[in-house]
Amino acid sequence: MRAADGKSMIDCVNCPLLGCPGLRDHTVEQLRRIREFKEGELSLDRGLQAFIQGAQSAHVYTVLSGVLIRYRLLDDGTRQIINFHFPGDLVGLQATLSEPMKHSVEALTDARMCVFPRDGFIDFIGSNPHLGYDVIWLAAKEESALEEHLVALGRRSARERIAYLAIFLLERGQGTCVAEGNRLRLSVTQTQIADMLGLSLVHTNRSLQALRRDGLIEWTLNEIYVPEIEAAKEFVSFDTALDQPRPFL
Amino acid sequence: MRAADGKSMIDCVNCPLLGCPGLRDHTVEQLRRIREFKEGELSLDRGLQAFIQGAQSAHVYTVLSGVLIRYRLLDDGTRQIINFHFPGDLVGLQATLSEPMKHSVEALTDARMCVFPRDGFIDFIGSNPHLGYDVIWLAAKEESALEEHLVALGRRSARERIAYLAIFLLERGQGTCVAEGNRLRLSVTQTQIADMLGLSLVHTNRSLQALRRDGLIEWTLNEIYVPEIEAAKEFVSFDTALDQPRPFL
DNA sequence: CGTCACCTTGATAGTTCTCAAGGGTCGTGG
DNA sequence: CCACGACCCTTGAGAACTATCAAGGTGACG
Repeated sequence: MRAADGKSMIDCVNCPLLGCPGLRDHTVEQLRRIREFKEGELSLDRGLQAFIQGAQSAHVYTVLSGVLIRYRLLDDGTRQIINFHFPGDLVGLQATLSEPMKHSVEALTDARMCVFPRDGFIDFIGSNPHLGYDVIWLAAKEESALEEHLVALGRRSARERIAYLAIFLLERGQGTCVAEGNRLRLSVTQTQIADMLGLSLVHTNRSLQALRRDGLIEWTLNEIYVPEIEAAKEFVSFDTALDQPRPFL
Repeated sequence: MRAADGKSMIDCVNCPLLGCPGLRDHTVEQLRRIREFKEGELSLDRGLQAFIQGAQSAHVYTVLSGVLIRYRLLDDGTRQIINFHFPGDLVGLQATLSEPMKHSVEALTDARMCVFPRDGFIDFIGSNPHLGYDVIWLAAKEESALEEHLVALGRRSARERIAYLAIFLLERGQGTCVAEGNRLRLSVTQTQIADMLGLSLVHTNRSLQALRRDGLIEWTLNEIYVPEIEAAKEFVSFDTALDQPRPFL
């Protein structure tokens, strides 16, 4: 089996995400079923798009490696970043077959995705109710993340939002073996932070400096570093409900 | 069969939501399966809660009639309303079995819910993959609504947010036979609007007055009225992607 | 060396929040 | 019947936060 770019395709039974502490392992039997369902792989260079707003797609993806953002472009030229996607996340379930995508998905780092046929879903979950339940669980988790973002945008100040986002990303990175300790090497521009949190670029910049001065968050172009996670969580009253391992396809 | 309050329970085959234009009908066979899965009914007086933040629940609900809000209470005493629920919506799927709820759900009007056992889900979708897919579809739709709210909070001014919410509620009401024409009789306080949109009560009040002056939205305690929907949609650049009928349980 | 993408700073304007106070309606109990 | 509390809406004034406009700085790269 070969992926689109010619590299050999990873067999789900040897999925590199197995064993990652934030992700829940499958039985070998389930892995075989996922392998049957998997159609191929897609590798994206940083900056490229997996979905384009307005288009339709016959596929659903899963993140095998890398980090991506999902965003909506508005009429007035601004954009709202909706969420970040880490390994194991299911991307693109938001639309039904006949509906055009309402957002774009872009790779923040070089990324690799597993490709599944959108219209095979019903059969897939029919023959694997446990995996079907996992998909529901993932959708619920994604929704839950959006809830947190809503709370951040609705009830928190600029500095709190930024600190919240830093912790959120760090924790997602930790759970998916992308971050080490308090440090997440990930290239996020201040413009992207602003577009995610509903802030202007200038104010984002000043808030970042304030957070750095206070020793709470050090967020540079290439790295997010939180010196004392507990203090930072306290600052944003981050709900530290210990997440259960996520299922993934 | 009797519901918890002694009234006779509605048979899914005669579900009053069948035929509602925004909802997709099921085959009789599917209705029978839903009936088997349905555990009972719950009726809630206005102001009562279906879920309480921090508690666990063995049930998942579906809205049979009425309107509810889902919200999160924060440490500092404020709250963020996450979404409104209309007939046909699936409520409470956000948590897995073992996780406590991260939000409360409260009836905005007298409401009636169908009750399903949370731990019967896997079997249910296993024997009814189409219905399982419907559940995924509903979860994706809910997520899609949260995305819209995020865009509103992130990128729009106070007045635009309020107008957006009015249109959102009106459209949901229209699709579920709760609204007639441009008018939705629903009791929403200004405090609730503020808690949904991340605004202060005072500013919400002033923005409402401005919208009324401009003839865009007339939103009183008991009714939302949008004189000219197209003009209002224009004002908020409301994405009027025609929704497909929603599946429901 | 010029361009591009990103970050930084200053000054000013605008939006939104907070505090404070008052008014309307409704149901309840004296 | 009236007083009272509860809940909701309204208005004014000042403060705080955030946006906008404008300009300059850095580093990578062809």
